[in-house]
Amino acid sequence: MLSIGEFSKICEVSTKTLRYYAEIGLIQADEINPENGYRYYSIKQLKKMLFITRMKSYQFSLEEIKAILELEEDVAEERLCTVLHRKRNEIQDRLHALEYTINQITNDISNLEKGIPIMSYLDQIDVQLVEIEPLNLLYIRKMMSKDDYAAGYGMYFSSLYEKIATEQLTLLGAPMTIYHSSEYNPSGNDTEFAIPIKEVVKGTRDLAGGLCARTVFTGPYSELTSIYARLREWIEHENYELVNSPYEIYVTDPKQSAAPEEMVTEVYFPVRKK
Amino acid sequence: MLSIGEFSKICEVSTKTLRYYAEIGLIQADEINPENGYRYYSIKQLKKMLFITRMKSYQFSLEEIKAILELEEDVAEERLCTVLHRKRNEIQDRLHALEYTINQITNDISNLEKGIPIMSYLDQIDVQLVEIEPLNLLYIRKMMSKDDYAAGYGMYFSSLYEKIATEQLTLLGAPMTIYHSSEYNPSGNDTEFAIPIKEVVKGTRDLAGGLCARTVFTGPYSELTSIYARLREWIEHENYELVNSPYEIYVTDPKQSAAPEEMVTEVYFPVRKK
DNA sequence: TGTACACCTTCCCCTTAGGGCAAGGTCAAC
DNA sequence: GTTGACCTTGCCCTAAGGGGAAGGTGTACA
Repeated sequence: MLSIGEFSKICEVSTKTLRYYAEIGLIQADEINPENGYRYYSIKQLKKMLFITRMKSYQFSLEEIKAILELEEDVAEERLCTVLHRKRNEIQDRLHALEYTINQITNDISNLEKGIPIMSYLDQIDVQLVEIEPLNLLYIRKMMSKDDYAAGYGMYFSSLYEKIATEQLTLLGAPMTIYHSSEYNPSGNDTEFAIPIKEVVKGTRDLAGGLCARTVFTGPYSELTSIYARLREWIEHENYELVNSPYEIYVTDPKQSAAPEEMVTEVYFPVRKK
Repeated sequence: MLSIGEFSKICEVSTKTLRYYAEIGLIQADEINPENGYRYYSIKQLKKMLFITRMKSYQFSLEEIKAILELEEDVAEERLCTVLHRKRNEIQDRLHALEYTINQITNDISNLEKGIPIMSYLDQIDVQLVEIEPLNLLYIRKMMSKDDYAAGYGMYFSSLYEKIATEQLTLLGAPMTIYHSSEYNPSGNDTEFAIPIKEVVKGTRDLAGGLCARTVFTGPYSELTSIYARLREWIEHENYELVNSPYEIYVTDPKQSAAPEEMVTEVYFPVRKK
């Protein structure tokens, strides 16, 4: 039997951590002296402890690890395989996100070295007032959380295109997204995916035309936040007010996935003079 | 002037976050109604807020962002450039670490699919009892925290090799590390970097020979923890006890950086029968 | 003018994975 | 017997807010 200190040396884990793991029921000392509360670990627990640290290095939370450890023998291996696959995909996604961040930083650095202040692009965003014709839209409306967007865009537009194809409808324009949630809410936003078509059928609706403040933006979707901010700023400053939900038109087909820096998106805010 | 709700929509940041940022002094409302405490933001604060979210997406902590924002105008751009460079390197490191993790997971998955249990490699680690000759070591002894290791190994061995070269000493073996801290301590461990040479000069010492439990391991350094655990387990089980600090010999030159899976390391635990 | 409802305020507790420290009990070696 | 290393529990702290309560306020509509 090993004292907590000895066991902690062997595992290269602090005694604090061992006590914490006992507290949350991840791994218990093999034996506890009932008189003084001293914990004693057996060398057989080493393998379990090493497994825990390995899973931790794979970015599993302690709760997830606990769930894995509590599985019945016969399903454990299969389940482990599943969660490892899933975790690998998760890490892969994080990796791509980090790569993208690095590109953005590099871009900012090169701007700074050219003497261009980092946020100056905001002043360069051009806003126009345009008169829009009414449209007939085939649509799907959903609550979307921030995390759903990447997957959602593909899915919902696909199903709209499928309907257009199977029902032989006439496409009239690029796909668009309409944001109905007036307040930003990280847990979910009322979002409409739509494609303008000619025929009035079940699942279509009118989009009113009229005056809009518009910006045409070339760049990755992740920078659209600034465009929205700039448009709202412009509206405020020019003394207009929003009269309907803003929307985006994806001029560059997101399916044909050009480089993100070349994506063209139009952002519309239906407005009227105050 | 915009209410906190309006401003939060424009920035796509929750009101909770805005209040928190005010609390930590990152960005204050432009005006506060003294009667009811209502916050009012001006549209001019938008740029600052967008800058904050951009820095946050670059993984700066709010404290770091605050420090950047508090800089004097004339040094701000230069300083920003510096911290962006540093942050880019940090992210780069994290990226490499994640890539490595993905490789490890992939490896575990392929083992599992072959029906090899994930921790079974532990049982395969072979321990031998060997008799070691005393050595004469040129050494540097330092407290090393976990994070220092990567950088430290290169630095200290380099300076040892430099000394051997400039003083024309005779190399007798591969570089080694001796771990004097008996307890694992995440904040720092008493570590000795050493190279066996022939001459007894200033900066050398004896390493006692004698009985050792030894394991020869082929694979990345990150898996050495298991080797240490296995050795301690073996010692316990075979009824030996540790009589001196354990050490590692890097048989494959870490400088020649072979693939991590091919690195050969010998781990020694000086022991005697209990 | 009343009222309903959206919006605002502060306050308190909760999250992860432990670290730091204090007060007090225990073990083993000398 | 003493000393110093080791063990115990208990409390507070972290970063960046989220959730919700209790209570005050603003405004649109009947």
